[in-house]
Amino acid sequence: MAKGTDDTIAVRISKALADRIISGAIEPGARLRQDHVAEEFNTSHVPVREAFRRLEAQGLAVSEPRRGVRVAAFDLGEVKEVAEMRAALEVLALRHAAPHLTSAILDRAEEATKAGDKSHDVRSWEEANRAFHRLILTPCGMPRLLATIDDLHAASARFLFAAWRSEWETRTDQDHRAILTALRQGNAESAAATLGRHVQWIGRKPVRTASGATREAFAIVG
Amino acid sequence: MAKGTDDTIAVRISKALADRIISGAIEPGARLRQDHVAEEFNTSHVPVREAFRRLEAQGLAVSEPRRGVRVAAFDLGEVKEVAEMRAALEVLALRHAAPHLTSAILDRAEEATKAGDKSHDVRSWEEANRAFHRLILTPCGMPRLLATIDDLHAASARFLFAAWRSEWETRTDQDHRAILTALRQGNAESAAATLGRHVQWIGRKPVRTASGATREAFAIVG
DNA sequence: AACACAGAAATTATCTATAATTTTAGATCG
DNA sequence: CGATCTAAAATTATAGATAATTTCTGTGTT
Repeated sequence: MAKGTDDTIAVRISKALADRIISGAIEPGARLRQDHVAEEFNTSHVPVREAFRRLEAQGLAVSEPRRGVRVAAFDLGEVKEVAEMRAALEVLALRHAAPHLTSAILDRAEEATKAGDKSHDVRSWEEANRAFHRLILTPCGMPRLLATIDDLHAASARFLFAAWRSEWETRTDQDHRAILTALRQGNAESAAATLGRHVQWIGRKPVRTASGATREAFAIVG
Repeated sequence: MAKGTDDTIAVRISKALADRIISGAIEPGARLRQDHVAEEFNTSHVPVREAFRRLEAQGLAVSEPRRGVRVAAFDLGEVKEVAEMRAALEVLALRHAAPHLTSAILDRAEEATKAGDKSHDVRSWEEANRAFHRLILTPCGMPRLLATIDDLHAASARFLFAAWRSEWETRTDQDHRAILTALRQGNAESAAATLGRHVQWIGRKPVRTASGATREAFAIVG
């Protein structure tokens, strides 16, 4: 991950915090105190406040005037919401990207799929998965659409890590392969349809809570 | 428009600037200088910088590190992009909203349509149009989706005002009526299909530029 | 006239200080 | 014992000052 040494401090802080929120290092609902963050990053709180605004825009944090900002909470409803938005927007992006996809790009997407299938932990699986989606969608050349999709992927990753914090079993991604096959055959509509279904598939898994009880965890696995 | 007197200064400034950008009072590409804005609003530049971050998130401004922020430029490509995103997302929202639509809501949406048909200027037409869309979509109960759609509507309004700054001829919105009829009959799919087409209709109109030449202006009219 | 350059002016980004508000904790009262 | 009030502590929001960078402008050079 590029450290972006020429970025402004506010950007660096927002990236670092986004990483923690996504990985689950900071709990949903936890308060983010500007002075504490400022001290940790050896800055004043001014850039910290700007970083907070960025996180807010990404939907990773929520702020109430005069009452500070906290890590955004989420529930099954929001997981579903993000899944549906991704389905709608990624399908749109793929339709526009399809005419510009070269076999070189599709080969790289296949590499990403293989890397995902080989992953033994959530983190590397997520990275490979995101690479796959980004590869086949970027050629749509619609920057606003891609930026929105990126934010949704960040949310997806958060849900994923929350549910599958540690355990992960390797699995072969048939959907990705079906999408690639359709694209290679020039059948964009079929690829788009599969993609739309793919990102709406919500995995469920029982997890043990801190109190010892088991509840069900949900996440987008695509 | 609620002035939000309990808002933080940054929010007030971002709303005021958003208004100007959308209405075209500030030109695309124009620089926003933090000290000037701060002076105008009688504040320091700290809240101004936060306001800039908000505008950036909405896609109304773009910023380059150390080089300031400018009003986002746009072209036909972006108009199309926003139209397609709106189509995809509003269709999604309507599908979820449909089961929760009451005849009271639909009546209010019809009022909004009538108000739009009677409008003699772009500004009031846009307001009525936005009210219509908001009324039939809000019951979907998906906050993230609605927030994204709101930002897209802001962009749409900007395109619209840029093209139809002064002249506006009243027109009867058949699409809105067809959508309402379908919804009243419980035919959500048909309503969604019409809505999807509706927001992708891009109006074209010749406008005279400052130099006297005529170019074509484009905007989403739905 | 076009170009490059140096210095000045303007502007952004950050820091330190202060004011306003909220949260916390302890004490008091029913 | 719980609820409510109050004062202290913590925290957010804004202001004012400073450092760093960019942009502008005029001048000299080819």
